[in-house]
Amino acid sequence: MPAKPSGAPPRRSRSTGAATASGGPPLSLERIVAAAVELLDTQGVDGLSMRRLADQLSAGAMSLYWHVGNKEEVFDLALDAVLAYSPPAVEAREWRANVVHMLEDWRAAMLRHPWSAALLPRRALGPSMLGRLELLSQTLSRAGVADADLNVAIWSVWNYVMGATITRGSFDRSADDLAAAQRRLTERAERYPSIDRSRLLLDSDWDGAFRKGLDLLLDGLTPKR
Amino acid sequence: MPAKPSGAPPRRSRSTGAATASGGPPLSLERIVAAAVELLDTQGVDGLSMRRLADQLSAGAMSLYWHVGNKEEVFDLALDAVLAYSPPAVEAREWRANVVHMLEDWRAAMLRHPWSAALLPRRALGPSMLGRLELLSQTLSRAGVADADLNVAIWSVWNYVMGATITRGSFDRSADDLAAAQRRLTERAERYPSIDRSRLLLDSDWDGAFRKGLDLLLDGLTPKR
DNA sequence: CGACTGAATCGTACGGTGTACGAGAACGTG
DNA sequence: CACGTTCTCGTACACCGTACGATTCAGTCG
Repeated sequence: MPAKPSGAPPRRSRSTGAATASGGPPLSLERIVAAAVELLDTQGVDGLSMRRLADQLSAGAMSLYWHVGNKEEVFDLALDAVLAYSPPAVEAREWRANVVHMLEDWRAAMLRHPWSAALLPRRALGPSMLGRLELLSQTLSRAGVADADLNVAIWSVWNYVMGATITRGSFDRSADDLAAAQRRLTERAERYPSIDRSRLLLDSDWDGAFRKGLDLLLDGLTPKR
Repeated sequence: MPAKPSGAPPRRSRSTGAATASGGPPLSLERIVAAAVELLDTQGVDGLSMRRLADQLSAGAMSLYWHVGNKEEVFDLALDAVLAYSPPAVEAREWRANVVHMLEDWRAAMLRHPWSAALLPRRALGPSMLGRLELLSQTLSRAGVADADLNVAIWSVWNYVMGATITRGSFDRSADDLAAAQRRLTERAERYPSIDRSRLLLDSDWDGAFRKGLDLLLDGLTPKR
């Protein structure tokens, strides 16, 4: 009987460079994940089905299950691939620049792949996210945050970025949706006068607000010198 | 031909008190939403299907579609029902108490219904959320935040609460999951030494961290007196 | 060379899903 | 009674994730 690699997939036990009968390159975890990300980017979360994914790879649907345990794992892998982080070659001297760089890179990645923001809350932390957390933890610690305050600091910053990106991502839907939301809002302007007046949903400087709030948090969380 | 109320459902045009043939009470938007919330609470997001929802109401699956356009609308309605907010009868004299009350109520509601935190990022803002935003906007404005800074302030606070609750919600999965995460982490302790040492995933005081970060933001965003 | 083996592919089938369609029941009003 | 409106729901269709087992392929050994 065939043995399925559930816990740790084999990942090309040998470089069997031979093409499959149908002429395409052989299946591999990497190709599957890449195709999944592409499908998610173009079709959204609901657009990813195992059959479509297999089609995109010119493979049978069930072939995927040799490399992957189930669909959830595809999501996990795609999420992790998209959220991978490699710090810049030369680290900045100021700890703050490193933190901000990582957080803005994270935010940018999620905005580049809008499905990721909606998916992240439902999935466990993958290696990419743990790596970012580790970096954040180390940097803040080296910046002088006491151990007792470290967890609070990490989560405060983390939560802020998470919330900012998710909120932001939920607002750059299609222009139609935005226009519809705006129409609904001014229709009920008597019920929501303040947010209608401030054009909260339309004119907000998302990036500026993000930076300002982040600065505020970092100022408050790290020891003053 | 039957006219479907897509935009504005009729909501009991008349109180047709008659019971259906099967003996149960008649269907209504309210009953559907209540049943949906109950199903979501007990079975989770994937546990809600139109057929199951109809079963719970002793109705045929397709009967739901008279009251509701599609399944997404069910999600929207359930979300909005769960996130409704009515401010306390007597408002506090301090603006800050009002803001904190609303935000903590929001957070509590999402933690009471964990599916809501995972759902919110994918759905548009419903009336309940707009109401909360309006309240926040008015209160901050009355607290002295200049119009130019208002949107930044609103979103900063908003994002923070959103992120904190979503993150928190994604971590109170089953004890098994948490233990597994911890095991995976200490297995790779050499790769994540800092977050392993601080027991970041286990010992964090979520509520304390939430309050502290929120205070920091409110301090920074509102004019000092 | 043939026999064997394990890795990898994939066709079929099953139980589930959301919902389009249209037949009918229940009801208020003439 | 008939008629229109409101509401219920059975059937059907396309699609989904995936269990199962047959099949193909690459490589090794005798």
